[in-house]
Amino acid sequence: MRLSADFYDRPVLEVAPDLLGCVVRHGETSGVIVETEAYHLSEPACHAYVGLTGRTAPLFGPPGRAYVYRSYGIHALLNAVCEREGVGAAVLIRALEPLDGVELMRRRRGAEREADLCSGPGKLSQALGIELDLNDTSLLDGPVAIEPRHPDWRDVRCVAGERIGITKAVDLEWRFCALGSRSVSRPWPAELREALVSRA
DNA sequence: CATGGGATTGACT
DNA sequence: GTCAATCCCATGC
Repeated sequence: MRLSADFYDRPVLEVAPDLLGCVVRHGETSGVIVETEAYHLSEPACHAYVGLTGRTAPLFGPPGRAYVYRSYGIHALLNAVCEREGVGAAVLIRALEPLDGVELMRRRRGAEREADLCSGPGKLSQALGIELDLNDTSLLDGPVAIEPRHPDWRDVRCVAGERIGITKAVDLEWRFCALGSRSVSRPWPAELREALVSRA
């Protein structure tokens, strides 16, 4: 079972935190989403800010599709397109807790520790075998699936903070992390850092 | 057609 | 903390 088109056809600031605890699946591998960021055409950090171009076309397409693009010439970053067709908005999936296919993830990543497999947007794409050929494919019936919240994550608590690695609109707190997860990418928001320290 | 800028990561000081 | 690797595409001449 997958999230429906209606789930994505909402304000991106609602979808981004709601995706925490949901499951991304590609082939034999899957993981629970523990970190997301929202992007909207109204702010300059969003690729859609420049308008409709060949690159940004998927962002302006119907909700429930994947926007995958290359970052820094090396990494593929996975986004879920949101809001109605014609509105450029998406949620960047930034980190997962590995669920299925952990051994395959280890081979693809060349890393041992589970916390190192999907703790970043480039890492999770590599671990799940997601590349640019999956850009503009459907999350509703395509090769990449996003499933509703995992039972173990029903009561996941959300910590908001500033987005990472951008130079524009840096003050917007549009990054959302699952409280208590060690698979969140660095730097950890202060509230999450305190929670993890006190637990140790 | 040349240039420049990244929604990053891992290695290194 | 610094830095380079390396691809795609938007922009401007």
